[in-house]
Amino acid sequence: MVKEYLVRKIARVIAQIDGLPRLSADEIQLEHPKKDLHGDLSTNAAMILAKKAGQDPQAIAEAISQKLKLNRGLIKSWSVWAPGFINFTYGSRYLWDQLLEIHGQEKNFGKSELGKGQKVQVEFVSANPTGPLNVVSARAAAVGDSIANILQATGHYVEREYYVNDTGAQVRRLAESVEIRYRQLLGESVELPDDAYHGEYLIDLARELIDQVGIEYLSLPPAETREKIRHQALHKLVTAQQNDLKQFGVTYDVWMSERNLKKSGVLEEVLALLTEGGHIYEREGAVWFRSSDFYDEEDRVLIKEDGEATYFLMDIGYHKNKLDRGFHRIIDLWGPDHHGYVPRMRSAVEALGIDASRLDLRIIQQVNLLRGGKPVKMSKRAGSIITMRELVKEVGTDVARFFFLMRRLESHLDFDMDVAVEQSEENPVYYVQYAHARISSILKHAKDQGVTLPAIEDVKLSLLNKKEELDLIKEIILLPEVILGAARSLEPHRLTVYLRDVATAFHLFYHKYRVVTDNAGLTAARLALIKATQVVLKNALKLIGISAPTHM
RNA sequence: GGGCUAUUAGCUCAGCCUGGAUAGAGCGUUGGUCUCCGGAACCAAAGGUCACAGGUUCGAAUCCUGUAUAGCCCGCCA
Repeated sequence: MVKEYLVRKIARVIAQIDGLPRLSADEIQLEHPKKDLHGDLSTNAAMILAKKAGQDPQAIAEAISQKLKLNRGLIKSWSVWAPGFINFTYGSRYLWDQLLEIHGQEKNFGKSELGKGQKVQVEFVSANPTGPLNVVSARAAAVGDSIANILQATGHYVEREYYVNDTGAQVRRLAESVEIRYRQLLGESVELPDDAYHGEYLIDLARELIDQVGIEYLSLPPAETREKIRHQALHKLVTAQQNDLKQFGVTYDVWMSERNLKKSGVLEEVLALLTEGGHIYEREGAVWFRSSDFYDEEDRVLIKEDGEATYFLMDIGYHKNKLDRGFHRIIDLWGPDHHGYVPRMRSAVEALGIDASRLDLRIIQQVNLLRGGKPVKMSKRAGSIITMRELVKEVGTDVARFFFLMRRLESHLDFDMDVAVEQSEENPVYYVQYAHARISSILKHAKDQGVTLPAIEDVKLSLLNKKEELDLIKEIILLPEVILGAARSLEPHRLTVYLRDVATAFHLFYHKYRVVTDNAGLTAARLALIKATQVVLKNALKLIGISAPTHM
């Protein structure tokens, strides 16, 4: 790439100038300036040197600039700007060559080998199986799935995992709630306790149960009834979650059962390891982990006074299990209510003798759901939630995913359902998809005129020399570095920002010039240009799980 | 009381990691573009003390400290 080439050249020139400290390739930064005026690439190397050498930055920039000898096909020109920038402008030949590159790689354009040999796991959503998925889970699903896609595109081996909390108090409470609904439907006068799950969906679930087994469960021993109901309720709810996610375009490689994990003996193993390492003590009848020896502010209980394991111990076991599965790195996407758990989890991993940097915990901030500007209070117990299914039904998968991915993870997100529905016509996702569809339409139009794109080697790309044409090329060739940046930072929202820029550059070109003209050579070159644009749009959309329609 | 996150245009947000040039989009507002491959488009204008106050720096939306405001968390629940 031209960036590496430039960095190499600049470093070499700096080394040749007396009285200047050397700069490593990492220290020489090349940015894409915001203003056209400042060229296509810019470096502030002279200003960094000025600081180190105590000299005038502009003079240093001049010295570097004069000594530089560059391939004019790659870099057409360069100049020094106050207070010490050196700005470079691409040579057209470089841009045309990049266009060839896109045509050559097609659906592989943008991919890289950054993570070659790296095995990564992404765990996300992992909502309790006590009800339907809500909009917060939808955000996590959109983000997690896109991160996984992006990591795959950068050469990582990726597994998506969902952790099913299918054991513990909440599941007992779930089974109890369903059983009461079951009995109520069959005419028994039983009251639902305050701490049970009150959602309507459990009544539906109980009704399904009756359809299946009738009144059979009334006559079984209580423990057996409870167990059967627990099992069936979990199965139905997990299946429903799977279907919701699938409809949202998200499928997992592994659905990990907490219950099975518990049976595997991993808790005992963890306890033994921690005891061995001297990280455990007893106090007031409970077993404590010295997390304050690491990153946490206080120690945490692993085994309660009543002899039961805490959720935390279970979670340590789960992370031990994940790390033992050979992943170089595991990424967890957690909700904001879990931020307090980050220090203790990192502590635990380190106490187990595992490099804590292999564990990447990311917090996805909350979604405040609004309707007509008013907040919707969501409580699973009270049953007043807006589900992921309703969201998808109202605004569609593409709109929902794009919307969630326009913000970065840390931003709290206000999602107004009414506005989302009203503005769906104006939604930026359509802007991007429209560009893709329009290109399809032009290609079809060309075909109808009997014009097809010749083999790319036979196209005279040098006919593309108008500003809008070159600007469009400059935009679409950014895809690989945008994907790299998104992968390094785990920030899928960079793709949505980029997609809009590409669409804008395309529309700009489209409005200024016709693609299909009487000039066969020019037509071919422009067809090649828009085809490459379409490839870029499609590849980027695919990474964030959004469709690339050929017509709308 | 402690912690996490946020605060950028009327609204919704990028930009912050890695300091740099006149702080960018979309929506909304106002005005304009259509003999033409898709108007779900394009152009232009108005709109900003980057919450506030200090600090570091040649240079701060960006780094540091403090303050304010908002949301969330602070259990031998999961």
